[in-house]
Amino acid sequence: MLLAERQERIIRLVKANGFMSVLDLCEQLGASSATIRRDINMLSDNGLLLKTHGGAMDAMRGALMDLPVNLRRSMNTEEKIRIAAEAVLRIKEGDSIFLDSGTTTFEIARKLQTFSRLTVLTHDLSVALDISRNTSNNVIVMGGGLKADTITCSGIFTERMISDIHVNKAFIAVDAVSVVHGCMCFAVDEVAIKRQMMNNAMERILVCDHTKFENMAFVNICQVKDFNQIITDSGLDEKLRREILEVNPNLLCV
Amino acid sequence: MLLAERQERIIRLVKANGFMSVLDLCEQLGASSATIRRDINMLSDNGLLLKTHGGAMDAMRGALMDLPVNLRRSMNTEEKIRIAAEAVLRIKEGDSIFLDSGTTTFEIARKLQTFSRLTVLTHDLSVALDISRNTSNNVIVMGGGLKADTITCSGIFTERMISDIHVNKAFIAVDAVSVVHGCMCFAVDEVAIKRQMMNNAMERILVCDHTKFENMAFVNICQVKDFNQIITDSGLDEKLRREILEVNPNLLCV
DNA sequence: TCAAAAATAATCAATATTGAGCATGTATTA
DNA sequence: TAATACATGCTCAATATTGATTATTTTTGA
Repeated sequence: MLLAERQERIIRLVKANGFMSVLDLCEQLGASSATIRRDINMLSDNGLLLKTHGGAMDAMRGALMDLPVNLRRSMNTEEKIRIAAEAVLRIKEGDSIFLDSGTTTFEIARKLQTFSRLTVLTHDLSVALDISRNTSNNVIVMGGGLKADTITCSGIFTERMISDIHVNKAFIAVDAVSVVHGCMCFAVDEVAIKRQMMNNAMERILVCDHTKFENMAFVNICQVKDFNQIITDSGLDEKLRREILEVNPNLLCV
Repeated sequence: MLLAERQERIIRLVKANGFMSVLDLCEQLGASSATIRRDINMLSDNGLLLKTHGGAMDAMRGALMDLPVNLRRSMNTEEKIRIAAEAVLRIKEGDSIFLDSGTTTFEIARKLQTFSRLTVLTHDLSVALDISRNTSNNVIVMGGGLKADTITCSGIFTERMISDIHVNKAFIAVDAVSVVHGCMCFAVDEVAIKRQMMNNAMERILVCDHTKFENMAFVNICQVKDFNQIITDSGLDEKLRREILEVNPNLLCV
């Protein structure tokens, strides 16, 4: 078997199964473990898959979800907290705000204790409950079909409810930002919600850590220029920062 | 199994179930407790999940952890569980049901694990989260203004959303039942919700323990005869039981 | 409050994986 | 044909992972 053919089959197998151990690949492809390892190293160098101890895993899987610690840098919690701190500065007592679902917006929620007369609207139950429990702000849950994994509401009920509400500010989170392709997310049903929230807000603020930039996701939400403000952390590549500034000058790296 | 694969599956299991014990994870993944613990520690260090005594919990759900506990501290739990068991007998696979807020309806929620194709609509987030976490039934949150003490939604948004939905059965809880004055509750904004739910259900089932009878509350909801079925516990006074039977023969004491 | 039970952390030996160096085989080119 | 480059497989020392055992800590229930 040719090298190219073998490597292609490795990628296919890894993609199909999510994970493949070196031993399994040896068996499937009739090659020695040394060869398979060399292949995995090469493919990993080119970013076609992720090398793990004992085998390889689909690179996309890495991008899609929270994955194993070895391969992925941490969850960037500190960055998210810094971003949230900066975002909260834009809120003033009496505001009504949309708070999107996600870990960064959750950090924003946790910083609302200094306020008491906000009206916070969200479809993320974690966010809603945290604010309701720890602050005296008014919380409105945008109901709908409840997704078990993310504890968020979505679907036509959610969309319709959002469409009836107009707020000062919307804090939006996305899964990926590209200068060329704009903002994207993985969950299809989240797209309509994010768009609707942006539509019905006077000011639109994007909050996302630097790892989201130049990633890709499935579905397009909007253009980078559609936001009044973009808040990210300081881990952003200088070249990338300039490119983003060209399409949206309101970029803030904290 | 690869380390990366195992850790990814741990994250998934924890996210899907809210919580996973070390032992359950051992069983599911075929690894020793030492290994599972090591994995949990790694994932916890990176903020991908929350380590707890006995297992691991979804990081985002940390805030919601003691919700069910609060509720379970209530009174007459055994009676409520018996009432719930009887109520669940009226549910059949495929039904769409309104589940009112309250401790008795919460016990109903906990008994829905035997079903998988229900559509459960509720404005009580404890109920919604419990069903979503422990079953594969479809849960729809009827959103609106969130009340911190009861963790329920109410207000015009909730009422409007309910008015758009029609179901097979509605399980209603009340604070007081009087033969003369009918059913009552303390919270004014709950009245409209309960009425709306009853209006839009083909079958109306009242669930309440015996302590609610011949009590009084602030606001009237409906008449005793408006229910197709009343389920209560056996602690009901015999004289009272006869009086109620006169206005509504579909009384069941379990 | 205290003691029993359960869960955890630390340690260690057994096992598995890895990368590097080297030998072999094969295709390509001068 | 000989020289070369390249792919492959093998061995082995270094490293990483794992499960068992132990002591320690935490939780539970009287």
